[in-house]
Amino acid sequence: MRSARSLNSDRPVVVDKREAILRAAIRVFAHNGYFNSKVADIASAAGVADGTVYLYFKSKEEILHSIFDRSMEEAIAAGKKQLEQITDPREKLRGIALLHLERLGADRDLAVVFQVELRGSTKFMEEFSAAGFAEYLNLIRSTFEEGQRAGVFRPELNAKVVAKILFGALDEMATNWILSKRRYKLAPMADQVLDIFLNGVSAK
Amino acid sequence: MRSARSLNSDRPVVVDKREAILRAAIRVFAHNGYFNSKVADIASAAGVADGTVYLYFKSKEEILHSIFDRSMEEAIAAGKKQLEQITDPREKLRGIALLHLERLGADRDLAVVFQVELRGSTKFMEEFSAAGFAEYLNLIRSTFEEGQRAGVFRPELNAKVVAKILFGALDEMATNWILSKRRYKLAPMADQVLDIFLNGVSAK
DNA sequence: CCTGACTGAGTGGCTGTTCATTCAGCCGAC
DNA sequence: GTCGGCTGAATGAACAGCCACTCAGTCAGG
Repeated sequence: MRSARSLNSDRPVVVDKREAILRAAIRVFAHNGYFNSKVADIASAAGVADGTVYLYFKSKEEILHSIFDRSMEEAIAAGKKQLEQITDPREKLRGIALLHLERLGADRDLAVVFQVELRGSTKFMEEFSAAGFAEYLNLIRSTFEEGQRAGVFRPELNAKVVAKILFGALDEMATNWILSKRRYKLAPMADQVLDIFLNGVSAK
Repeated sequence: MRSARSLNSDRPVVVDKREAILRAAIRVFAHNGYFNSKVADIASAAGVADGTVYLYFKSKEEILHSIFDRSMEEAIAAGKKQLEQITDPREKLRGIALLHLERLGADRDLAVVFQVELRGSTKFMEEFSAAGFAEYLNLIRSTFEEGQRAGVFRPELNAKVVAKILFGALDEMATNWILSKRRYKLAPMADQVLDIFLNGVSAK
């Protein structure tokens, strides 16, 4: 029942099923790894037939792409929106870091896909990196540069390198959290990272 | 010729050919990704027949394991050895960082395998992480703790977290270097990272 | 001759993708 | 109101290509 209307759109638009497949794929990829996951596994986890997957996605690879695109878009939008509310560059960076770890910490399966599966091939890395990661790094970098202009951060530092350092540190927190058997909250790590980081890059 | 001894091991151990296969595998994995690499590709890159690969390795997966084990062992040994020559904990960390980036910077293919291919599945990550990465992180951590006891580093910091931050930052330098189209020297980045890092964690 | 390292064509299992078929719901004709 | 034709989403069995791994045979060195 209730499979949303065909309103007037040209598309099938049963959003339910596309969503179900994406969610199932995140779960399956997270548990078995992208290359070890069968399309049939995703289909059955989503409660649809094998063939149905191909009504919504061109290929297995496109599913992975879609997961990345959607999540990254959301994350960057949320990040930018949050930045508008803050003026102090130091607090901006803290906000970015917190959001970063909160998002990953909120969905372990998605985090696994991001931290582990998406890294699994240079080909993916290059494609994805071009698109999303670069934009994210730029967000950090330009925030830092803003702080440099404001005299808050050491002016002689290379902003590009600084951005990579912060990103790398956060990324490692996330990866470690995924692999760790111990269960702890990921988001609070942001403060520890920023303590050291800000201490290292602040002027004076 | 010179196919070194069989020492006393149970294995065939003709080091020449084993080496050739390992080197070829690094090259092939780096270019195509582990899952897209065919054993036949590795064999032909090594100049041996498909079947020969199985005289030296139980499976394709074991090849990847061997690459990791050998490289990690070497790296940790080199690291420990170097540490003996230094006393200042700050310089010890600088030495570790430099060695880290020098090693990866010296062999791009190996770096790709380490930064990209080895991350490609949680299963691998968990196995490998348990073995090598953990030991490496511990090396950083205990060096840092040494510095804390010596009063060089802020005593209130959690050494485990600090180790992850440094490792994460270096790791990101390496990953970025691999994906970047621009060709630059990797090792010098160590100094930039350490500048900020030491500044952030030093006492007073 | 033997030994055993080496070969490479063949095989078996697997899995991404296709497509002939089903069937639920819609709608115009009566 | 209801019948029958129509549509297209959904299905899942079958296909086709791929590739890790095996093994019967080759051959060089002793």
